[in-house]
Amino acid sequence: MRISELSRETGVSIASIKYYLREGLLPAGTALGARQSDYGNEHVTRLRLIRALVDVVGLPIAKVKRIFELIDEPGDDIFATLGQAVDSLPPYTTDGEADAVDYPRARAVIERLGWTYDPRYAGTAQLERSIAAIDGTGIPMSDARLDAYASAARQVAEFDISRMPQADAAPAAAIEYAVLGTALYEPVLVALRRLAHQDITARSLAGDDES
Amino acid sequence: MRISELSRETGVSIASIKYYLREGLLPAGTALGARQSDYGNEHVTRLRLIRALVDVVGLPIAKVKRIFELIDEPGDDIFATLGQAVDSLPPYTTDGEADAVDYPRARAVIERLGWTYDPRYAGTAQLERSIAAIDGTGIPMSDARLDAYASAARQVAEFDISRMPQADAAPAAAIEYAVLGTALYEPVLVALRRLAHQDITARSLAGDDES
DNA sequence: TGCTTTAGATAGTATCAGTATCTACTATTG
DNA sequence: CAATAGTAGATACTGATACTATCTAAAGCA
Repeated sequence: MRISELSRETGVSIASIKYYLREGLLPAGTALGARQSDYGNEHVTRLRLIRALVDVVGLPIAKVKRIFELIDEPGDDIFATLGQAVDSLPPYTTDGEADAVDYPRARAVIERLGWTYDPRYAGTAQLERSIAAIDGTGIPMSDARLDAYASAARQVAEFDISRMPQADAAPAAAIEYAVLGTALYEPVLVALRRLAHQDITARSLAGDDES
Repeated sequence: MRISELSRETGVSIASIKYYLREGLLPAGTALGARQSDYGNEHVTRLRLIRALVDVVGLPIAKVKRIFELIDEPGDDIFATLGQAVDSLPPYTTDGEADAVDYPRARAVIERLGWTYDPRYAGTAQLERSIAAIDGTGIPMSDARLDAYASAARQVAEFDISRMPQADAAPAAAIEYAVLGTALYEPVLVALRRLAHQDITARSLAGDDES
């Protein structure tokens, strides 16, 4: 497939495709000569993935590149690779240093839940940051709320893991599922929460009318 | 409080505070003279809110401004105001026109759940967009998954609504809770999902070791 | 043969979110 | 009371990001 077809197929402009090639987000096609390359179905998929991560998840190009690098060359340690991938997802914590950091708000929640508290998990810093950001804004963040959210989050996570490709049988597929699933399913979950708000509110208004 | 104190209190630079004042995100302080203004606690709260929405939720300044406008001057129709606020949250759908649009993937889900399908809800377009973005990327999006996510989302939403200030008694507080709660609690929910992934995976690895 | 397309390089643009500087003061401090 | 620091408001500048546009030299196709 030529670059013009790839562009038509995906709706991404040729200029943007060239930009993604330059930035290393999209692998080069197989060269057919000095002035032509052949692009395959994997380029179509990859481009759709780029658009999904950029437009829907809202990731900057550099983070998208990092994620593809982790997918294309995962280390031996799937667990560590996934951790690094989650680190590429917002909200960015950008610490980098500091070995002995502690995340008190996150720790309190995690320990109350009986989950594994580990300050090295990217998610731990993200939870801390999310809770800390709410402090001082006048928006309440009670333990009861955290428990309710955690229980729902765990249900979703149980489902996610149950559908994950076997890590020992297909490590590349498992990494890809874990990394992309973490990022791409999030907007679905939050959209459903917003719709549930609407539905519940609409029902209660309808109930008021009837009574 | 002078601007330098406000800056020290919140950790936001004076230059940035002035920028927010210019952009209308932060109301002006009460003028004490031509060269001095007095800022109060509401400015501290507002600044923390701006940083939370910008840094953690990832909203652009213009959307933050829109949200404050809705909070500060909500219309009579709380339901409509909330809808407009949700429209200011990513993923942005940017249609604007088109009366008779239909969102087939979202509709299928919502009708299967027995929720109220309404293409005018911002969340409907957001759900459509989120699901559509996953199509063609090789990441699976089954009905079973959508059902699992919806059930979890509904649990969270039920909790949210149960803690919402009474709309008829305190409409301003209800709007603020709904708008900010929708935005600010989302990062908490997704962070908890990521941590649950880690915890479940860590447990299963530990289980493998023992066996 | 002439029009279109392409790879690869380089330069330009639009937007965003601040920063920096300047003026003309006012407030505080030694 | 003089020097220093701080301030409001205006304007200009900056750096990052994500493209877009243009150009060159060569194929491809009709």
